[in-house]
Amino acid sequence: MEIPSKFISKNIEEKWYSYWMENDFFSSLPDERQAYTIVIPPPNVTGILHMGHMLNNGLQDILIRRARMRGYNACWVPGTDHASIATEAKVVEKLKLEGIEKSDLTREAFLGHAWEWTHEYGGVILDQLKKLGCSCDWDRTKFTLDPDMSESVIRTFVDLFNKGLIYRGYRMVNWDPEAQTTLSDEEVIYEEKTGQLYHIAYSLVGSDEKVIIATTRPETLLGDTAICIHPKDERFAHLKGKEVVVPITNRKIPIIQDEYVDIEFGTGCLKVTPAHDMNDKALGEKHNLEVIDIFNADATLNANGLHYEGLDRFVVRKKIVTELETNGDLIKKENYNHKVGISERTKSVIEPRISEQWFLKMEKLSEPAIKAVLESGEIDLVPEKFKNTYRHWMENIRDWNISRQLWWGHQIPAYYYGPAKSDFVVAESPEEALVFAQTKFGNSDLKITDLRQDEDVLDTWFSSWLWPISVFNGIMEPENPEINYYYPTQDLVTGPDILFFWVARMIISGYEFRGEKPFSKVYFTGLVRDKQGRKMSKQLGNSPNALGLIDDFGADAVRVGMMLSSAAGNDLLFDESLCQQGKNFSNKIWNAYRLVDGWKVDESLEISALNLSAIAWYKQLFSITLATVDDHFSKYRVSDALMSLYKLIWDDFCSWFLEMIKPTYGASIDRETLKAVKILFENNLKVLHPFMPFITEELWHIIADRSKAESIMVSEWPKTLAEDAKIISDFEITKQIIVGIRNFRKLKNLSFKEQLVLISTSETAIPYPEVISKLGQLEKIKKHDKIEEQGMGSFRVNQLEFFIPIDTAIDPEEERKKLTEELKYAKGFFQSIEKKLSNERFISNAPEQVIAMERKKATDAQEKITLLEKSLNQL
RNA sequence: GGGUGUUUAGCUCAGUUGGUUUAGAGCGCUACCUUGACAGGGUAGAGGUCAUGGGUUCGAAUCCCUUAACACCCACCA
Repeated sequence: MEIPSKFISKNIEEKWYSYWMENDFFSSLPDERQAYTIVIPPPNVTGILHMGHMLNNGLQDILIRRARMRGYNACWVPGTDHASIATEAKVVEKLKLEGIEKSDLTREAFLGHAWEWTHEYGGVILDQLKKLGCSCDWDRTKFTLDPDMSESVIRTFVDLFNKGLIYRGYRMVNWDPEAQTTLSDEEVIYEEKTGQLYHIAYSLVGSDEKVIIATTRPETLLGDTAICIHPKDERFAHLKGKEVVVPITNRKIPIIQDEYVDIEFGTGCLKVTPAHDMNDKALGEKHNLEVIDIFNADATLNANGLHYEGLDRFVVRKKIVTELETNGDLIKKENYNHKVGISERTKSVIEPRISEQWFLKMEKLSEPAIKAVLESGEIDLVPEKFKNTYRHWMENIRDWNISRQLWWGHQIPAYYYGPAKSDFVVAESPEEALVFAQTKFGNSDLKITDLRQDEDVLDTWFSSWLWPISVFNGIMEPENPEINYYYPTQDLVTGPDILFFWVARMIISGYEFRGEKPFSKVYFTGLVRDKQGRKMSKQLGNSPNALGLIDDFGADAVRVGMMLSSAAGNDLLFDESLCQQGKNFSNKIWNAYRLVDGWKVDESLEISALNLSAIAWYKQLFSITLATVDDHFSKYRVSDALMSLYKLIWDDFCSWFLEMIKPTYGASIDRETLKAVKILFENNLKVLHPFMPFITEELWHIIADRSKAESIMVSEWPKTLAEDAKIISDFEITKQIIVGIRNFRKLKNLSFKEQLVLISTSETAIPYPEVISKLGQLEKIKKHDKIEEQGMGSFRVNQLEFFIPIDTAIDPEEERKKLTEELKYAKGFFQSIEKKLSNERFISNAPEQVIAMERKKATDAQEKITLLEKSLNQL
């Protein structure tokens, strides 16, 4: 068969992927083997594949394929996330293009559009993962809005509510007065603006004294309910417990103390407006202050705005400043730069506004999750540095706001009866709610239509925090065989940006609902950045088209490219040249096979000593590398693992091993060598398979006639051998002979191959210990008497004499310079060790091994010095 | 502003609890070699007072403190 000289991956990717699917290699069911399970971080259902996904899922595929080959029952559960905010925004945008406003639609009609959109684009990303070669168990594909997944979410909500952990509370939201909607933090842009800082006087009750505060938003004084000072601020110590009068309103408000106040800033006195400032609200809760909301939904003032009622906030600001000036309460104005939140969409200034939300109490729930990561070590975070971040967040955890004012998602299972927000029941279904409501409200005539379900949906993370449990239906049927077999899962691979949103909460839910951790290790990948270190983003347009890369370089090459420079937790500066390197590697492997494939066997040939030693050497080296790779994997140093294999195959296998046993042109190879080479080649393919699934599968089937069931992905993982250091060191000497000859004499007339032939013509042959480390460096190659006139020289190794050309013999002056340099260096080194060894404190404090090592270094150095001196004298 | 990190060769990064490292890899670069697997090849080489200044130690890239630059998370401020 003719094999093309370039490896083209396109042709084989689809072929092998469908072959794997047909043969069900990805599927997993519980059996007697040990399970190795990963649940995918579910991508947004309408998302498309980007670099982050490739890095993330590429890693997971490497882990899962490796586990599969090593005999585990490997199960990788795929799926997608409904992503409330993102998806709803996309659907709203799409409808807008069609001239439809969300506000014109009923909830049902809108959800109809959303599902339509989901069915059209949902799962596109999963198909893209297949292009990358991901070996997920596709039969298990889940979507967070699937009926069974939703059931789990609702049951969880009801359960937590019944445990008294869910409550209704107030929260500041970003309110866009123009669109009249709440905005997520992501939709708010902060702009630096020059505003004015107004100093306003409040009169102290029962005194002529004035208390001066500074504010950028004087209109909010209408909603003031306290003045706050720092407890240690001596300037204001006498104000403690007194009251002030708010200008214009003439309301009396208390003076409270809190360390939150920055003594240095402004006047050191802070006015507290709990209804219109995030921090003030927190203060208000702490000190039980009244909340006075002064705005309407469109940011005009309401009845609390007194004579300003109905006017816009910015108009009021001006008028109020004038009024204060008139009254003499405005002490001074100064320019002040600060950041103002602007709505991304309408560009209007956002207004912090209080709204009623659902909350989950987190403090108790998070206790086992803190222990698992920080104390017992049940769960490892890789790299460890994220433990600090985790601790910081967990120990200051706030209650989780789980409601969202959206339609796309799991609707909150609270059912109201009557107008009062406090009259509700929580139930898993409307039917159940009816029964509860009939009891609670003592009215057996209630009908389902009398109940109104809460309009809000649950935070997306409130479904994904159950993911490792719910994909195995562990909430609804806690004792089913699947959950018992697959849970807890092993590794989780995700980005550090969702450590809190997702990872921490999964750990919490794992302990709460299963009494057990959800996974043993969390591997955090870095962010993918471009060459200039910028975050990949749509706005910058610097994100390469992921699928385009696969088309250009091949899936294997892209996987290798991504892995080559992605140490755990560190950001990855992505450059297409990395993919080119991956492609080159594919091609190198391909051409190595072409070489082996072209060899003809001569049955009469016996295996040579050189080949025997080369084979023994590569077996050893492979085994050692395999152990190194295992070690790297155990520490999740995936890029190091790949680099070890890259070097093993490129440098050791191709550049040394194959060159060494390669027959000269036209000659043939013995059968035994060829057989050994093929086995070694196959072992290379196996260990590479997790990284490069397609090319390895292709060659696996070309190298030998194999049936459909004999995929490399289910082949037996190579074993390590007992270590034999001598084989390696002997061979290193052989290599040194070759390198020595080449460096020492520039062998113009001998090719690499011919040099090898030269050496291998000897029967006893390689390796030749002792001699050699010195050969390359120190011993001169002597001109041979008899053939000097032919320009040849020779050197002896053991009993053998090698002849080589000497036409480019080394210039003695050059050599003298070089040796002198080396001698100087060696002497310096020797002195430094001597100094160390004569240091008493070193001798008494350093471990024995270290001292022994240093002694050995000293004797080695001494020996070297002697040799160098001798050589110099001989010159 | 608070927190957490980062700073090592031209570039991207290792350096595993201070001691076989007078600092390593890959890519790039330079020189030479290669025209029967691969020019996307081979061999060799050059390149770093380990950000800064101090300290601890027999010994520091590694531990402590100072300063500077950058990154991320949190709060975004009267």
